[in-house]
Amino acid sequence: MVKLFDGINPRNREKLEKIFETQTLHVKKNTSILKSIHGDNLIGYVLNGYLEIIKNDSNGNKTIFEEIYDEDTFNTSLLTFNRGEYDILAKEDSSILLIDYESIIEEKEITKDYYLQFIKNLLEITIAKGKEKNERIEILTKKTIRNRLLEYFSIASNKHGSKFIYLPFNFTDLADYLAIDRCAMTRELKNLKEEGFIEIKGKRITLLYEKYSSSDPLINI
Amino acid sequence: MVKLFDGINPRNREKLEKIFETQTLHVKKNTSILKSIHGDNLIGYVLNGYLEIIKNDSNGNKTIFEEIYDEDTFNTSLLTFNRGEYDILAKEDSSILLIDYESIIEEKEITKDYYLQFIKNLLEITIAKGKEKNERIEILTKKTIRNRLLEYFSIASNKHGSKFIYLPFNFTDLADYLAIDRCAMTRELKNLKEEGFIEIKGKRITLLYEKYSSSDPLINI
DNA sequence: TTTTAAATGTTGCATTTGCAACATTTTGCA
DNA sequence: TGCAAAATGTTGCAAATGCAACATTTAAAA
Repeated sequence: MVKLFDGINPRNREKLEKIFETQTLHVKKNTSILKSIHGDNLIGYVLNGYLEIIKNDSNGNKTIFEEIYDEDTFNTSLLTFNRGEYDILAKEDSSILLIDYESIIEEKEITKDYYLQFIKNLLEITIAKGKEKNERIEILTKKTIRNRLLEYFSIASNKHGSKFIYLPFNFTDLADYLAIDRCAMTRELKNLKEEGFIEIKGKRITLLYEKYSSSDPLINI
Repeated sequence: MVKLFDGINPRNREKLEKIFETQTLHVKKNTSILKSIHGDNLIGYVLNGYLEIIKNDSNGNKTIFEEIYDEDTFNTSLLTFNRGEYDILAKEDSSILLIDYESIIEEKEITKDYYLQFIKNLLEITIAKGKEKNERIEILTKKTIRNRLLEYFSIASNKHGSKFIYLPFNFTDLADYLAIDRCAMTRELKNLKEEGFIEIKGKRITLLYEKYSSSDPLINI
């Protein structure tokens, strides 16, 4: 995926960081960065570390909204912070560059190509995030646990063109991502195993069926 | 919401349309525009009319992915077209300007301010769409019909700062949007009415409770 | 290493929900 | 205006699923 400063040399990157309103945060593992954030419309760029944007609703359900690794970008305006249910947690010691979004957009002076490049990068990243969101919506509109799992497998499998899927998180978090009860998910995974649809070894899932929906031939690697 | 050509005068808009690879489509009500689209990475701009991006999955469930009105913008790359489940339907006679996305991004020559403005507009629009997707994800991660409805009401109510909600679509489509069975939804709406939570008159829903989640005081208008 | 916490596995059960199969009402169109 | 189609309302029932309450395994931290 495109990175925020792709195609911009260090000197120009420095210039941009001076033009924009920025702030650099250093946070310890397992702490929230919310209290250090001022303003609700910030672009965050993870210099190093690993963040999770999670949501705890009033029913006690946790959902992982985004996972943000090294050099990845997030946008706090996408969250409805005022609802008080979101949190951004550092899962490792992390450094984060925060840029005020308005100061990016309202800049009129410079028509330098590196500024244009920056805006284009931000656009590319935002589109890519939109695709991920669409994928999750595709999954969540499925009504049964089985169909959510199969849709998830299908998308993951198509991405890498392989019948092997390596889960990017543990099963507890997978259940959160699919918005289903973890125990019920385990039950259904067992069914899928027993019916010969899948094989599970740790975080590697092997798809044993040829295709899931009508249109998706699985490539056999 | 920002429009694609906001802040760009007609002369410069024309210049842009010449620089980019564009195509103008005219489609009749209730026809698909997919067959007229060539390329899978297009920015669509509705000159006039009204479109719906829908998805029919293999289980026969329909989902409305996006509603695109006059002067609104959509991005075909956000859809996984190869899965053959998506369609873009004109719900009215419509005219659509299609712009090849690559031809937008790869343009290097012009550093004109109207080009920058265009990219910024596209960024703003993409971010706004991302917010809408997040809202839907928030709703779809709720596990019960009741909680999905209440979350939907809460978001709609907060948007306008009012306890009155005017549904932007009919109840059948609302059920699709919430990814629940229409009959079950009707049943639950009846329950909510009988328990005194809401009042329904046509497409206007009145919230009779003060707040839904812990953090959201409803403004009383 | 030991201890503590987190993740995973399992199962019974009450509840919710999707589904089917209708009746009724509203809307759009010829 | 009248007719067909779409939208809405209703209900019984089987199936799916969330939940609680555990045991067991694995991972992290002290």
